[in-house]
Amino acid sequence: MEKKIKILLAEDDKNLGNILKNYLEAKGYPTVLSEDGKIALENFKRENFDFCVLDIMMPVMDGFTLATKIRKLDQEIPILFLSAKAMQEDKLHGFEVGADDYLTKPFSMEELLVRIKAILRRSNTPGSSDVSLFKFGSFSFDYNRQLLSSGGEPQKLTSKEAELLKLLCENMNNVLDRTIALNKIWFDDSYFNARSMDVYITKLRKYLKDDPKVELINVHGVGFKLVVD
Amino acid sequence: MEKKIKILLAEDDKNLGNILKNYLEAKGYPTVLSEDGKIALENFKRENFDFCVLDIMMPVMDGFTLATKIRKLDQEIPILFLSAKAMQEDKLHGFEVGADDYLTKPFSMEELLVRIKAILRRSNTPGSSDVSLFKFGSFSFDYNRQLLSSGGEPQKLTSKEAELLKLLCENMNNVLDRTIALNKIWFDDSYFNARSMDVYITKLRKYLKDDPKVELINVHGVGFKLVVD
DNA sequence: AACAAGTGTTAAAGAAAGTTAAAAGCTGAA
DNA sequence: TTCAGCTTTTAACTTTCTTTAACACTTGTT
Repeated sequence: MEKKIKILLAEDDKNLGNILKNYLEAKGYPTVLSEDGKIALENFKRENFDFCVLDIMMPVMDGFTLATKIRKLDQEIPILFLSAKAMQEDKLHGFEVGADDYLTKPFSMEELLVRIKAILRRSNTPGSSDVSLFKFGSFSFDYNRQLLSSGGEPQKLTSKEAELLKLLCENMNNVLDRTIALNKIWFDDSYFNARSMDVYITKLRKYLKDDPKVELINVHGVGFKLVVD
Repeated sequence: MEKKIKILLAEDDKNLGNILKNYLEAKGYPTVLSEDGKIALENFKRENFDFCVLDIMMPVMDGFTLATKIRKLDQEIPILFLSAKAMQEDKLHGFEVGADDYLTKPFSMEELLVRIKAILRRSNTPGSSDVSLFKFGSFSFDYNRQLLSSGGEPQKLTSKEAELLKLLCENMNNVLDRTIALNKIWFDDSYFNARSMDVYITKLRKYLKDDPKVELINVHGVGFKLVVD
């Protein structure tokens, strides 16, 4: 059972864009074509993608800027740059902003496809793929069922509580960035959502207070960290 | 605390091979150079590598064959091909045998490095939580939990206090450069941040004053040193 | 000694986070 | 539709953390 991979394609050349879109869809990857960086970013925020193919030179917002903004919202999603320029500095810059690959035009569609596949193979493999049962300290957290148990009667969690706890678990012993959590769960990091998140942190702390080995600590100005020893 | 990445480099051109080996080692990646595919395979079996950089045209055993054999022994290890041929079929073949990337000569060493890093970033991801417990004098400092204990009731530290104390501990009995600390913790060594840091030094001194064997001394114009005897 | 630059220390102001409760929003059953 | 019961957001107040400011003291230099 494989998950359907959805591709965000940002390419201002309509002709090339449509050829690529058709090719990728024929190969089984639903693709959304965006004609400039700004539209691409809006699409990215609205829908759930699994892969980004970004042209660099685009009107309104260039590919580098776009990639930087996407990386802020999602550190994991693979990014592949397409570029007319083979220039060294551009390539290096591309990797600097978090790219997984950089392909120079002209390229063959087959090559684009195998490179996408090579990256996907690596990003899917680790056990990180939708693990829904987390164990830490004396707790066992079932994300799918939204249940948190620690010996006694399992605690039923609300959706938001479960989402937040899942993100914290995925970043166990590491800081979960505030804005990242807000964008993933609330889709927007505004002041009020941030306050809402704080309320949920308090709720989670109440659930977790039974085990002193587990602690949900704040990193001022950055985010929260679920610590277990 | 990062794991050391060891690279297997297969390249029959001694000149290029040594240049690459030296470059990669200068960048912190111990590299074993093998002059043909057969030797490379033997090296792979004998030692533990984390990354393969393979030339394609080599005597005795070509890079594709080598990669196939390596893949049989290890499905996870990243493989990057180097090739003089930009031929399409070769590239596709490379990815078919399980490559993560395919670089055509001539290439810049910087590009090789960033491509290696991009692949490693994706394969490493699982919980890189650095568990750090420092002990000095009568103190025990748990960075993750932001706790400093010395027998009695543990002192809860704030994020900035913990960051700074961690840097000082990592440079125990050595000078921690002011600007280094500022850049790592405040991301900018301006006058005001420097004053802020001084305030934190005072705070840390208060926490540390219980044990006379521990001292946080200033090195005028340079930085601070956490001294323990 | 005189001066400038660097550091020590304390207090305050400002920003971020903790907490609780009420308001608003949502969902399913009557 | 309306209502009850739940989730989520908003609001208000409290506490904590970080930065800024002020002033005193040190160090090194001329």
